[in-house]
Amino acid sequence: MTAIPSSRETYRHGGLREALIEVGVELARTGGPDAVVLRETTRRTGVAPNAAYRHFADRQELLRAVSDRAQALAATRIEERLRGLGGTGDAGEDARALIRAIGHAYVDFARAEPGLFRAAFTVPRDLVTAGSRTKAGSGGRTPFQLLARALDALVEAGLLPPERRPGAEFCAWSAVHGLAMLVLEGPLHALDEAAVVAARDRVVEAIVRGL
Amino acid sequence: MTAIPSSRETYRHGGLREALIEVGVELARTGGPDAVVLRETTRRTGVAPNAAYRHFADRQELLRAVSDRAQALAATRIEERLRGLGGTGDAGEDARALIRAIGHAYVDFARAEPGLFRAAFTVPRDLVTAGSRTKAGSGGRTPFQLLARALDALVEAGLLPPERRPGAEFCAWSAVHGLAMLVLEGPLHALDEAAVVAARDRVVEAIVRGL
DNA sequence: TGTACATCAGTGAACGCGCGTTCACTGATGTAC
DNA sequence: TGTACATCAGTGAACGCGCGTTCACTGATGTAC
Repeated sequence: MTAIPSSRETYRHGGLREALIEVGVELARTGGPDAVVLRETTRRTGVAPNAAYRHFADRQELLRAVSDRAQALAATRIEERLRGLGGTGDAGEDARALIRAIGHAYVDFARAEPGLFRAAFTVPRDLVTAGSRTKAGSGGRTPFQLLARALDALVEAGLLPPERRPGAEFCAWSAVHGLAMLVLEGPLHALDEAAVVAARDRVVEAIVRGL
Repeated sequence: MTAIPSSRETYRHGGLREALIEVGVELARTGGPDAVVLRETTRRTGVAPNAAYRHFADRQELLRAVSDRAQALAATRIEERLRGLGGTGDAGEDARALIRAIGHAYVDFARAEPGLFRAAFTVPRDLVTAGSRTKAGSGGRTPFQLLARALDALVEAGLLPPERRPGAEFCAWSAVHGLAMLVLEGPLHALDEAAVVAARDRVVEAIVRGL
């Protein structure tokens, strides 16, 4: 994991903050944000419970760091999907395909990693409008920024009137987020794979059309 | 509250199950589903902690009953909004107004009663497709059924092709639910009143248009 | 280059807390004779 | 109508648990002389 500098294994860990976040992410992966329990995180890191207080003011701060990381993972997942997109030459169709890909990737991430998804997007946060290094994927953008750029492309292609651009993120985001939440921990819990994919495509299409 | 039949106040309570649910709802109102804690519920009901086990198998079962009640309260709130709707004579416009009213009421309920909203729609449940007496509002319908009927009206008015009717609930529901969740416990937490209303109207409009 | 020392990331033990659930019980109620 | 009795909704005490956080500490590291 990290370099062990001396005889005592855990002493002067060197990267304890990072290690705690990584373990926290694994806990969140399995059990969502509630599973990011300070004692369990330190236990799995092989460190005394109070050692965490050298790096985080309290449990909330650790949880926020884990949430940031989870957002970054979501961003990376979306970026990967975007990389598979070939241009058609038609700017309008390309912009629409961009939106669709993001929406699909978002819902798919929620299904594939329900715990991380909830850690990422279910912890009360500051507005995500501003970019943040800690929430960005390997491409350097947060999920919110990826969506924003896609909407910009829609405007440039002439498919979204500029005056309707402001606030469009909240609208598009809401649609896919709602489906994800209803399926993950809501009344659509029992929907099967095919039904979720159908609903996903439907929601994304409605947004592309309805914006 | 309920009739007290004898000298010992809590003995043979007579309506303990109902009383526990009511207290549970109040706890949920303040702190969401996590606040529906068995010991606190019995404490506030003035009864020993284990008394709850005469009426519920475990905490989960109590929580589900509270969630049902919260759904019923949401339904009632939506029904109230619907009652204020006057017909315009134009079946299409009426159907659209119906959808809009439900969407607005849903988001407004989330804002006005965040704890109850989360208790209602955040606890993993069976599919809500089938009606349920315990989840119905005073008008006898669940939130899901109210939405379903509005979509039926849209079909009857010729604004939604019958072949696109199946699954439309999930689509419409996702949009408003997502906004509510992002605002209540997600990254849109800091959005102010006006911005939320704007996003709400925008999302509802996109759905009406995009379906 | 060698030594004294300040720093501060870790330790170990303890705190008070509230939780869900189980146990053997008690005594008011409603029923059968 | 009066009495014996079964029922079962409540009690009281206890269980084991894991949590977040605070305390005084220790000892490896890096720095100043």
